[in-house]
Amino acid sequence: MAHRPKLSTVAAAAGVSTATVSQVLRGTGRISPQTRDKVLAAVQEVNYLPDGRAAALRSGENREIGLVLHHLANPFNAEVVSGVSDRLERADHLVSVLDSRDDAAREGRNLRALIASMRGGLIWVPASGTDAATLDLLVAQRLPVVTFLHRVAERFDHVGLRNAAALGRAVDHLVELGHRRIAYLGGTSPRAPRAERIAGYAAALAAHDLGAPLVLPCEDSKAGGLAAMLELRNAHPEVTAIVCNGDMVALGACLGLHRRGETPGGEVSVIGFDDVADAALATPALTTLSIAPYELGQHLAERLLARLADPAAAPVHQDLDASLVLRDTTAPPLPR
Amino acid sequence: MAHRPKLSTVAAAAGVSTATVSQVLRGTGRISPQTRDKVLAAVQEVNYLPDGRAAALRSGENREIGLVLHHLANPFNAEVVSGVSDRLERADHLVSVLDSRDDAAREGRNLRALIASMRGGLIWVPASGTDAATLDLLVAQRLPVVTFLHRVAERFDHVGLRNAAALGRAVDHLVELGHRRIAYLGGTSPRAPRAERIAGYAAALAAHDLGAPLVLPCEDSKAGGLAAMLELRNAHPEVTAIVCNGDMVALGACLGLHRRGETPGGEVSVIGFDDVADAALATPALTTLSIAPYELGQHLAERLLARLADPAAAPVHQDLDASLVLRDTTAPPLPR
DNA sequence: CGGCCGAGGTATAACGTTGTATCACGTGGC
DNA sequence: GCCACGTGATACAACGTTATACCTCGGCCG
Repeated sequence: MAHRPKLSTVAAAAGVSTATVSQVLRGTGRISPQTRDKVLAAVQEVNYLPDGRAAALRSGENREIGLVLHHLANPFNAEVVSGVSDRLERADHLVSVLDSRDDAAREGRNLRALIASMRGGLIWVPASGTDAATLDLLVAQRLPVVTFLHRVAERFDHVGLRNAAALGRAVDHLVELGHRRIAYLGGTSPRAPRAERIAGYAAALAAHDLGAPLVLPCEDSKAGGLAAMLELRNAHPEVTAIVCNGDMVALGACLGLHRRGETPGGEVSVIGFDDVADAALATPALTTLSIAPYELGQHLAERLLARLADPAAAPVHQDLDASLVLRDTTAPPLPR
Repeated sequence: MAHRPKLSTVAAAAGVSTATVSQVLRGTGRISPQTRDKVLAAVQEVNYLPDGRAAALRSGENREIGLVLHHLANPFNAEVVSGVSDRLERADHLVSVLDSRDDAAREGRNLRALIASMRGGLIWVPASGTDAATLDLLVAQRLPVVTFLHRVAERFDHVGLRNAAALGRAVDHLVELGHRRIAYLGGTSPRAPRAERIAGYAAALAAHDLGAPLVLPCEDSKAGGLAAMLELRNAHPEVTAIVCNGDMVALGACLGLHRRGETPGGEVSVIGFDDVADAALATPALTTLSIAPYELGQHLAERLLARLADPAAAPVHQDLDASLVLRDTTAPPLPR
């Protein structure tokens, strides 16, 4: 055999028509037990597996879900992916993951390719510079879409976070501990979530009458957090507490303190955002705004399933709370 | 418009036949500049995007590549994914990632779904218990496959590591520093790479006449490494150095030492495997067996592209070296 | 002026599957 | 002995593309 086995290969092997084979495989129609066995044996024999494209083309069904996010290397995202996959695989869908690396051009290519292969739906963490043409395309193709974190269009389902409120909680906690100079660390993207977090941070500062906000942008990674912390200690030694754009930045900031011979929760208190698995494991364990990534992934999956079940329903927009988890990187400022 | 725009929609809008639209889009055949412009305008107008399934079905072409690995949450894998994607996207392929979570059943489902959607090829890090039926299927479907790390069949292209030699280098280094009791930490899977590493470790011990190997299996994660290190310090306090099954385990082991008030490179020297980005960032920075994950990913992609270019060529098997990168978690044992 | 040729476009048959309509064939009732 | 009927299997048309063969028409050469 030189080629991929197809329906007709099986049909020939079993001595029946292709229609019969199809019925057996799909469990539809009326087939006698003996032909049924004959067909199944033939399927095994030639190692047949249906061509999903042809099947999908004919039947209009589609059980493939695309998951496009902006940074796979971040463990928070990896945990979200797990949640999404587990839930959707239970519903007999296949999830394939694409990483846009927060690059709008790459994201555009990915989305186009995804639509071209006609997925059944899309869970999407939009990158910073997503362009209107891509959005138009998604709308025109009538693809069920759930966006996460960054809302790009009213007509897509969306799950977001109450970023400003979360940051308020973080700042409040630091103020209660006695901190007066509190900086914000991390992020470079102009995306909405970061802006909301910074706004929440600034509003909380204002509420406590703590002066002007101090924002140090940096790459959302440990390396970025590390570098930013070193700079902060040099340029703004009066700062005794920071809130970070994500746990990776916060953990990196902690590394920066260690490298200077200082300790998180000592010279500088640190609060993260996300609650990745490493946050609880670090020494000292990281105080952070927790959003349970695995459960969140499952939640996103449920949203998409609901949309698939009723494509005509009105778009659902939802915002989740992040709760402050107190661990060991926050403490009263050192006396001086 | 109630439906997804298709070729005939565009054709109607442009006042030409579907064949002409197809030719314009594909750049084949002879078309006058004016009809060409007319068609392109119509494509924009209706937001048309071709149905890749139908196109692939008809043309037999396929530009989708599946990437199946066993643990996406490990940053090493995430970096490999980046390398693979970048290279394949440059060659105009779409890469979609599936995570088997080292579960043979899930892996089997993923692979079947992948074949069903008729990818153009597969890069695969096989899970522990991959079954023969799945292998038969892959072979019968004549899918170009490159396996990584764990070789499961002679007839697939394969890229592996010289695990035993690498472990030999690690043990040699520790012995030179003066260590006599060296343990192996991590891994639970019966997969070949781990067995080779343990064999290399045991052989090196024997070569230096250091007595029986001491292997502590644990989950390949920071949490696993942490727990294993705590156990090691209790049960085998005479051990002064460990080699780990991966950087996550090694970094977890370092956390375990910190938690006991001890330091890596002090009470216990630690060597990792992989050289993830965090290894260089940790304090102290992790000595590890490095395999440059991003470049490795690109290499895997090249292998697959070569296979796609010449499906008939004999299978290529290749093993790469891991080099020992000396950082701060290895030092002579403390005097006692 | 007829035939030839090339440029520009179209009709049509696939690709591998599924769903519907249809058909062959006993079997049982009257 | 004939018709109605249910059972089991098949023929055939679609799904949205692409590739090939074909058609038409004007211009140009012999």
